[in-house]
Amino acid sequence: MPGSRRLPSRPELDVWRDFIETTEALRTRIGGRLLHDTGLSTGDYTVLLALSEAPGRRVRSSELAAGIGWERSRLSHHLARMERRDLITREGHTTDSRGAVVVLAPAGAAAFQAATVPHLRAVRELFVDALTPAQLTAAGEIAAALREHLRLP
Amino acid sequence: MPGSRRLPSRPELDVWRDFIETTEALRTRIGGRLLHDTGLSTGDYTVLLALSEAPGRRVRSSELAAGIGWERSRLSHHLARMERRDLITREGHTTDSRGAVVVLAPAGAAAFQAATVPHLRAVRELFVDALTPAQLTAAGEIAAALREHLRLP
DNA sequence: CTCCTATGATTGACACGTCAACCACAGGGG
DNA sequence: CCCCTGTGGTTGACGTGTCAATCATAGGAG
Repeated sequence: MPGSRRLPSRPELDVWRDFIETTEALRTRIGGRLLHDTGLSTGDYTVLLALSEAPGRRVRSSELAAGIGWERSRLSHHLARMERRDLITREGHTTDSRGAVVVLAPAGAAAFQAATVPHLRAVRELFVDALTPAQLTAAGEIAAALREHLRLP
Repeated sequence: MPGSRRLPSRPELDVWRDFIETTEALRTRIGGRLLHDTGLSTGDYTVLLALSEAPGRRVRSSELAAGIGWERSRLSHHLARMERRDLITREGHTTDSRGAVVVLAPAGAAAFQAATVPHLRAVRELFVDALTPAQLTAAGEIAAALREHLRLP
């Protein structure tokens, strides 16, 4: 069909650019605030959140990667940096000697604890408060539609 | 007022996470496609687009940075990489000897020319086609509201 | 038991972004 | 004319992300 080769119209392209630039700016703004206020990057926060919710505050590396939707390589690099800062430690898996287990370190737990309220407050201030309830709902639906279209889990 | 310290509710937080993760995935998907299909990153594309629209296909560096909303440092690093690949060249400014002028090189013009249709097609397929017309409109309004709230230009 | 393949995880190379430091010059006071 | 402050631009250090290569081991076919 000819429609399959159609290019976006001017207004469609404007929405695209505005949408992608604004979400990018929002991400960097909230990430910057988190880093500035707490010393944690959003990556750190994501990892620490997953760890702090895990039973025993320990998770197998591959499960952690799957849980937060990261590639193993990315996680491995990030964990190396976090280990250097004593936020986490790594242990070998007891039964599967290929496996690595990530353990939440005391400093990591403390940093996460201290970061959560400021971060949630920033999310409310910069995202939730910017939108009307209807817009918030629409944002959820748009995300769902995009996600579906991208065939994301 | 007490409301100023309120944290996001569960559903609000779910929307936030879904929204931010999905837009991130969308960006990397479209960026990855562009890079794979044309050898240009989204940063390259942004710079080349601005350059190809400029009179004489040349722009003063600081104006380019302002035009695409980048920090000067970021642009400087990126231009260095693009110059290495012969996509652009840099010349001194004629009257203000502090200034640098970025010039679109033939290879850059050709690469941009070749990239534009595939990229716009990807935008249509992965973004425009994923949304109903009403959702597209809503996306524009959400972006505008967020942008306003962030006090972006 | 012995291969053979698949999986878990790490590493190296490189692109990208931010921050802070830096250098050079423009554009005025004095 | 000389200094002094502000602006344009680059650089270095470092955190981050992707890709491809690598390595060790698990787990099953034979």
